[in-house]
Amino acid sequence: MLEIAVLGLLNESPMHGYELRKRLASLLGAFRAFSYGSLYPTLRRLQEAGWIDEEAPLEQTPAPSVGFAGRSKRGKRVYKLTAEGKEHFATLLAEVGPEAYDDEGFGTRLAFFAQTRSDIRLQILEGRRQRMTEQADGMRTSLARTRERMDRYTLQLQEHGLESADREVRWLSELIESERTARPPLG
Amino acid sequence: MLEIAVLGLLNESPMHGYELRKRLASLLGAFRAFSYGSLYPTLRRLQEAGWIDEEAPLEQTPAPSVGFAGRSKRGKRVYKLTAEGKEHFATLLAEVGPEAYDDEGFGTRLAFFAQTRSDIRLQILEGRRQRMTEQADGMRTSLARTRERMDRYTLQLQEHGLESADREVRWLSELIESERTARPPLG
DNA sequence: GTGTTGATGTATCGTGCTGATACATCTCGC
DNA sequence: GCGAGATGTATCAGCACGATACATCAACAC
Repeated sequence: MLEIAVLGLLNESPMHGYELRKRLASLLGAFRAFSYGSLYPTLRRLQEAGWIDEEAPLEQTPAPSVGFAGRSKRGKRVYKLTAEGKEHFATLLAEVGPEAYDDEGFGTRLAFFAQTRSDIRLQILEGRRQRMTEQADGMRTSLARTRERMDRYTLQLQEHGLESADREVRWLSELIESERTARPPLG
Repeated sequence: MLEIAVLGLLNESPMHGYELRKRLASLLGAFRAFSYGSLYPTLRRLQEAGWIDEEAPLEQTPAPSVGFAGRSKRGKRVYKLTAEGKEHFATLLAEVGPEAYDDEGFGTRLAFFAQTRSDIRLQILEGRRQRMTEQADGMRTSLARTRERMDRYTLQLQEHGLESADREVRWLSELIESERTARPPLG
């Protein structure tokens, strides 16, 4: 999952690890953070696979001035997508696995929806809604079965979880709806 | 975190792994699942530490009747808390670390609030609210700064995340409020 | 000038969790 | 008697986290 996120960000512009992590955190927001402990190994893996590449450190930029980011002093490693990387990223965006429906996977996929084909978008949104609906129903059932046996706090926890799931289902329905009206299915 | 959950459930009644996992899933609801890949190693770890113990398999229970769970046929491992385990669990419930404020840790702690001291309950609820407030504020700021640069989908993702965080803050505030009125702080 | 703080930046390690997989037994309906 | 599905224990590769370490750089203070 980090793979697609990293490729997606580098597809917009070259970056180094630190910046990548910051953009990742603000892009995915609540959905995920990703620590360096997974980011750096991923960068190495992607580099070995040939999807990304390190920009030359260009020994000394005697560039004088203020506010200009032409640097890359010692130790700075700037990564960019290779041609194969771009291709690979496009392939990843065009396929949908079950991992696109869990919290983390869905957040990542949604973050790159602008570059995703609209039929794939719809498929992901509907798959996610399906999953969240099942989750909500499961919680509703379990809640109905065990409501009287639960203490106040457990009940609160469950109800909050259920409401969150229901809210997400409604949100997804809106997204699906506007996705459909924007591109009616050739009917 | 699994540790406290397992101890808490076994504190209610002895159980085997499979049942433990099911109760775990329904107890924590959306907050967490826990797979066998972590459950069984945890059980072993807890057993080695002496917090839990295996009930004797008692070769054959010729117990006749219906609905009685006196079994334990071949291969069934029923675990129960030891005296040290009960003590350890009480200690765990009485202390609050930073891990009690993230999604998983908070869900687990809340699930055993009924057995937690009320001052500790309040501390956990307030710590969680603090964290969620910070998260929400961070998202609001980042949203305000980058709103125009974002595409429709990223914006949707961020706004949904923000609303969820705000909702949780409100929910926590209600819990804190009712916690305070139920047990006014000796004032 | 020099010291200190905080942001930037790369990197590793131990620990823990997931998802997949394997396998064995028990229960119930057909 | 037999297959299906729930019950039940267990392991493994891969991934991610949180802590930690360390180095550079800008800013501002004394």
